[in-house]
Amino acid sequence: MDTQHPLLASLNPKQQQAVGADERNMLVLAGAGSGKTRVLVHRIAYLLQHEQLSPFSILAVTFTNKAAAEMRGRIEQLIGSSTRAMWIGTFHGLAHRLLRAHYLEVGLPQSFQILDSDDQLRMVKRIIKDMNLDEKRWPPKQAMWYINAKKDEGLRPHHIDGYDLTEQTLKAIYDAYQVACDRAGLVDFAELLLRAYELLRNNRFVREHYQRRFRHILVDEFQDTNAIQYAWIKLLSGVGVPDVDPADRNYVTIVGDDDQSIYGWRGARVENIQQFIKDYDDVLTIRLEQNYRSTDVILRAANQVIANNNDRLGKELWTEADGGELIDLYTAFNELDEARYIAGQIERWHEHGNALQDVAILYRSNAQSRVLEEAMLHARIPYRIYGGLRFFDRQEVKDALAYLRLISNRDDDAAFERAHNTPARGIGNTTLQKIRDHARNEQISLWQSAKQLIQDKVLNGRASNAVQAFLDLITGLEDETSEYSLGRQTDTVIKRSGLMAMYESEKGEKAQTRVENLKELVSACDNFDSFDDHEEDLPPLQAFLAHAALESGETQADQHQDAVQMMTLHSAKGLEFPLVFMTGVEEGMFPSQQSMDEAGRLEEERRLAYVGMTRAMQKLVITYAEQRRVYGQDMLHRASRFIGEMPSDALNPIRMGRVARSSENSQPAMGRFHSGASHETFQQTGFSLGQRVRHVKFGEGTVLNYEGSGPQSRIQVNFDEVGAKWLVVAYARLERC
DNA sequence: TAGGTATTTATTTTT
DNA sequence: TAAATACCTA
Repeated sequence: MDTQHPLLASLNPKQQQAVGADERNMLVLAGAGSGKTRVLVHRIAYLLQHEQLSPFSILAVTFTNKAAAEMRGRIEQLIGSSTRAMWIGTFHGLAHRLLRAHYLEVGLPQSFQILDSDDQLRMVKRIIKDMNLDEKRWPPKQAMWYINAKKDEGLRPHHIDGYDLTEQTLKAIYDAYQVACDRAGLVDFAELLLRAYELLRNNRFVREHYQRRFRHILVDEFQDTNAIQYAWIKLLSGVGVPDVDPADRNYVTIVGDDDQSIYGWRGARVENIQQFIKDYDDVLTIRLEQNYRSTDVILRAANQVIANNNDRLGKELWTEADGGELIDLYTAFNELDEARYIAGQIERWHEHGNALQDVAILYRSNAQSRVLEEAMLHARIPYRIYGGLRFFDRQEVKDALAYLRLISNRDDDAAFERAHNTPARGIGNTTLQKIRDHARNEQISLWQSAKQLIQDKVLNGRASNAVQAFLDLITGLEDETSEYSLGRQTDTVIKRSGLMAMYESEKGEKAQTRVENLKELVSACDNFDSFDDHEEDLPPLQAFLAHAALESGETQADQHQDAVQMMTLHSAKGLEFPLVFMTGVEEGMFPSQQSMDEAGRLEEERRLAYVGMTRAMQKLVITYAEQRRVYGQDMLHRASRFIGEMPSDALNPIRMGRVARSSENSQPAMGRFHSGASHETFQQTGFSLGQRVRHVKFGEGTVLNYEGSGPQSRIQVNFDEVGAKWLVVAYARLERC
């Protein structure tokens, strides 16, 4: 290997090995912070420059649009020319592209639309109602989950033999749902993948075309692939396809980290990594273990935690930098104390001249963000929460898109359901139900059904007029705006449909943001360039609608402001921050209660802990609360087992909020939480502050604090053996010493 | 059909 | 606890 090649010179030996390898199948096990994207990007550049490959022969697949965009950008930067000829995108984006190009072969109308999860749920709900099934017994969410799970496994209704009633019914719902989608020209996310897979499997001509084209297929985050994605890659690479000459197979490079597999619950199969080694010839495995992100202390702790998992492919992160600050471990009284401590620490960090945007607060579940948010608000620390409602998921935006979808495809029943009476135009439930029933009987779309009912004079005069007016509105809008630019078209649609007027007439701050979002949608249309989306063959409106469904639109709150980043551990994957707070690290929270029943799930939680810890560059702070309000009930919590799995010499335990108080007005720990309770109430319990008590399990301790009154009152005791605990007086059976 | 009340339920998320 | 949803009434 020519290590003097300019593309290799800046890489470490393992990275060089991966980037400069001959054309072959490859597995790159890339640990957190080991320069994974760098390797991927350099590898592609190397193939182009050194192996003289045509950019047309490269297919690079990611999971998120963000990752795809980043890859594209970095390759362009590296090779100094356009990446237009390469297929770089998400699984869903690429599948979509295939379906658009081959809509005839897969039996879709040219104007097919993508159904997002919200639309899909509505659709499933509708089906269940139409089938006269009890929604209690057959929750739409679960039916949807079932459908998606089956599709992710590559199964159609006829593949399923429903032995018991449950499976039979779910299968029937799946079947009816699919019929409805097909009729309306609607494709859900899982369907994109499944249809694209079936296209390649059933159509030899199409498959061979792409097989000939993509000599190199590179897949990022391979541990997150599901069954259908794996099968899709296999087809494209010609592996396991009967009549493909082994010499005609394509090279596949997969990059992933089994230790960062945290999406098993949504169908991801880590096993695909091992399966890859079995299915593909002569796979070169390279481990990237040198970490360029975190301190040695953090890596040591993370390594030791993840070592508790079984069946790992094996990997240990190391760094050239040694030392680093110890990991602070703060034991809070409760979640309020935890939040206050974090706020205090962030204030100190900020006072030392550090940026707030370099700080991340991570939590296991979204519900935990509230208390943390309040503490930030209280301390006047600006923050930004990841993962709220995305732009294209907003109600008003979806309303507007429904009109655009109907203009583009009249048979889009989901759009019809949404638009027909928003704003109210006198098409009530009764009328709509007639339209639905007729549509179902005649196997036609709602639009066609509505037309027929008017023609056959089935509807009464008023209803008929209302429906006709709606049909005319859509047809008129299409005629009027067909020559308009996308922005002007959308602007006209929003105004003429009455949507804008409807939201403008509503009062309150909420309505105002809705109006603003509608305006924002118009400028999104103005700025939209289908060229950027590699959908240049599509009519602009179609391309935009696909864009809206596939690119949720970043949750962007003032990105320019210097703010603390708050997010779940899951959404932190792939990110890094100089200072990271990992919060709520308690048994029952993290690992979550639900994950403690099934064996495999606990290991996934541990990987989540590993992901969380390895986000930190300079300093990691782990916090947990001994008492926490969960679903309105106070729970006593123990420290997470993951804390016990860390090397104790990497931890700096902080108890009783001593550090927290350094930045607050130094109120004594005692009495901080009992402002509401009177002393008499407390005395009624028979205990007083500072008194020595004995507990059956925890042994002897000193009464520190109390809270509440009557049978609900709680008492905090600092036990000699096990530290401070909150106990419900009524149940604790404390004895005076 | 809006709005009020009772009831239920409670990870993690991208596309 | 609180949010979402279902159910019901004016």
